[in-house]
Amino acid sequence: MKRFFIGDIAKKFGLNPRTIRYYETIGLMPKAGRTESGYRVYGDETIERLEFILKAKTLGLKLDEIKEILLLHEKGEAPCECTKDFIRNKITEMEDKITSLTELKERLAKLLKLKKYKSLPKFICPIIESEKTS
Amino acid sequence: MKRFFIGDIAKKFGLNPRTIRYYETIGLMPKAGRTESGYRVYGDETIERLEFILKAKTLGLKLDEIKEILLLHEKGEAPCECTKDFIRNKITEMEDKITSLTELKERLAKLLKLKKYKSLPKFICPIIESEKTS
DNA sequence: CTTGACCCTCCAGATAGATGGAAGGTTTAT
DNA sequence: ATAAACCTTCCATCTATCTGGAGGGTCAAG
Repeated sequence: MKRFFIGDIAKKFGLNPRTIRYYETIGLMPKAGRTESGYRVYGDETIERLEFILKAKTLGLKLDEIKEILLLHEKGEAPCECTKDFIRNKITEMEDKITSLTELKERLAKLLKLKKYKSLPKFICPIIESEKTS
Repeated sequence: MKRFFIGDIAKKFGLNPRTIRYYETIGLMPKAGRTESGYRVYGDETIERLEFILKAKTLGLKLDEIKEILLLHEKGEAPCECTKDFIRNKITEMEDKITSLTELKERLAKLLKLKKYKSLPKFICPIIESEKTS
């Protein structure tokens, strides 16, 4: 199994190496293994974990939430019971966001389909304004 | 038209009055009118604006982006041409998020439908891990 | 065996988005 | 007319999520 230095990983994910170190200091990433000279080395499991983190982040989870999930997972407990409420909340949040995003997206898409240079006064705001505040 | 003090507005939207003042200082909210004694007073148009801001925020827009849209709107220009790229980007972002959120939500919902107390080892992480990183 | 591109730690600063305390004036309800 | 509950400004602090510099060690290619 190939082992990578922090710069390789950073490049792979388009991150600043400092960000990965930061994730380690806040306990989001585990303490990386080291070479004799002290360089951090990463293997596939760590890369997967980072992948997971980044995905979760794009879905709007905070680093703390991601950490919590990963922690439960690590402890070998079935996370189901411990995180059911968390999951339920997240589902609700996601449903709300999906609804709003879908509506807004469709309206924006419609807006873009209109012929250019026609005057479209006061159009953006009414669009978003018509969404529910949640 | 009834006029409100900052606390009324804050209560109405579940905000800290300081947040509303903060929005004023960063130019997101216009300078509020004042009573003789210096109290900020708000009318319906400001309330609508705040509603807009909060909706846009829940849709993941940053305060700067919201400000930009509102600024264009204010200048009386049809925002269409000036913000088309912005809109297109936002649409793409929204589509990506909708996809990820929908997938994740459905899997989470499925998970919750399973009978309780059955062991569901290592379930959360594979779920999110299976999403695309975007 | 030197040069450039890495890596390390420590500490500080950056950015967005608020929130808090202090000192003091205003409104309102009793 | 007084107490509770507002409001004001100024300045500082907070959280989350990084990012940067200094000072110094390591690695790999020519």
